[in-house]
Amino acid sequence: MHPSETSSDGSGLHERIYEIVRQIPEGRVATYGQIARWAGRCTARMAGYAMAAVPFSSDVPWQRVINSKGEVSTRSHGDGHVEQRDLLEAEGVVFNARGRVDLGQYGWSGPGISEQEMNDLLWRG
DNA sequence: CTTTTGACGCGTA
DNA sequence: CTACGCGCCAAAA
Repeated sequence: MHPSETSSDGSGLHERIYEIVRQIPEGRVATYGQIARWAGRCTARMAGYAMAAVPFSSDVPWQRVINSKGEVSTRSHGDGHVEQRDLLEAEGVVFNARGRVDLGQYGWSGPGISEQEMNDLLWRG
């Protein structure tokens, strides 16, 4: 464990959020607001801040978290958002001409629901 | 202890 | 569609 990432070993809000993000299936995305809601006592902004604090070598699929508009959020410093989109496309997530994702199609329904049921929901509308 | 720093969301005009 | 403001609060320095 790197000294820079020794904090938050289980009792922090960030860790809670990471636990949720870890459950997002490959090829799917979730919004900051959804993450916050599922994490409990957390706001969308908190989720965003938590994502900003994700260590480089982490098993948290941070790329699957986007904003409510279905677009990859541009951050203040760095060009990670470019990599984020690239990683998502590599997972099969399709962006439209405006660089947005159809949340109705790729949006994750949240923890506790199986892929099978998710698929069923998509088919039945 | 205090201060700084943010990957957001939503209502309103 | 764009622009603007405000609410919200943890974690690191």
